[in-house]
Amino acid sequence: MKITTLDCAILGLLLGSPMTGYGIRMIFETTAMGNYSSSPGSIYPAINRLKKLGLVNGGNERGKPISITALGKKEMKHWLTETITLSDVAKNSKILILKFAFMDHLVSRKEKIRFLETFMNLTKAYLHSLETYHEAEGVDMPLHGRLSFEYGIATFKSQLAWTKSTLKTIKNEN
Amino acid sequence: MKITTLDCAILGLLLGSPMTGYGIRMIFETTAMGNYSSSPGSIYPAINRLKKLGLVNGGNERGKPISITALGKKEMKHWLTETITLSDVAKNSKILILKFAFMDHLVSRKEKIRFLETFMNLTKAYLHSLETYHEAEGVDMPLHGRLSFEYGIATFKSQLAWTKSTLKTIKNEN
DNA sequence: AATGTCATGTAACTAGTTACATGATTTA
DNA sequence: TAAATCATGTAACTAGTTACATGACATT
Repeated sequence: MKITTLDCAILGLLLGSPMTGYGIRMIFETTAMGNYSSSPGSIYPAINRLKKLGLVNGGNERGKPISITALGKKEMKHWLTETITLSDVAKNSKILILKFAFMDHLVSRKEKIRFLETFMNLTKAYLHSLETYHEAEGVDMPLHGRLSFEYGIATFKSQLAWTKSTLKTIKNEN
Repeated sequence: MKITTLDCAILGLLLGSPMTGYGIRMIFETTAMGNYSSSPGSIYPAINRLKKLGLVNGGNERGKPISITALGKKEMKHWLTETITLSDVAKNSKILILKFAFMDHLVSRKEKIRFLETFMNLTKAYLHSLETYHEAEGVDMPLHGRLSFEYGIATFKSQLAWTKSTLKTIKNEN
């Protein structure tokens, strides 16, 4: 069963509460959520895909909300807890944050902590490799190349700080 | 003439020096550059598109490097200097950084400064809207939603800091 | 009655991915 | 000479975008 990020974003929203396709579109359009397209040409085909896979149901009449099924929740839980890799951290941080946002009720505290710890360690490792490269080659790089590279370093530093503070928050959660 | 980001990434690399398609692929594969796919199925069709448009030439024999043409440089300059929008800043910062990385020789210092100032001001505006929302709704948001939102705030804060310091660097450049 | 918003859909197009195929050149 | 690397390509598939079409319902 192959599922796209858009599919997961939709499932994640439905985890909160059932809603119509139009409702989903409006969330994509008006909030910072995921920066997915709100065009009907992407949302409705995705919903129908998910229906066919049995991950959502409902919405058979006009205006009736769509709900996530038990199978959908299972699939979602799998997606949320699958092992994250260095490459995810290096080029897909946004998706990891989306995952974290959806973890609320579906995932145990232990798994949340595991997720954040892996996220933190991989961020640390990647940041370290960037800094090592910067130290070795920085002076020889063209100015704009170097400055852009430093943007990356700053971004991952801030990401590392977030994982640390969030880990603390989750650990202290009662 | 419609051009994709991948096309621009390729043109940007060729701005540095002519290289083979394989060379381009290796850069995409081994460096942090742009996080574009290095698969032959994306690079070679893109190169052929660019050839057809007259933006690159060469590479007619196996192993011969491909170069950017004068028209290619013109197109690139247009891409680099087109007005950036709030939506670019909100969801496409990576592309803006890619642009900045390629500006080195093609764009005047004045235009670089204009770019960075716009980038900075839009980042400031977007960050402000995030913070306003956070202040108003933060307490009512589900924990994970709020923490994810705070990731966004941290990211844009770090981005703002980068634009400020980079603007200073470019202004002081002799 | 007209406008706006809620609501869903599809057809044509575009671009990227995966996977395969091919062959030249270099190096061990 | 075998293996690795350099080098280019294509076919089938997937998914997303744009743009259009439709109609119900609520408001003014």
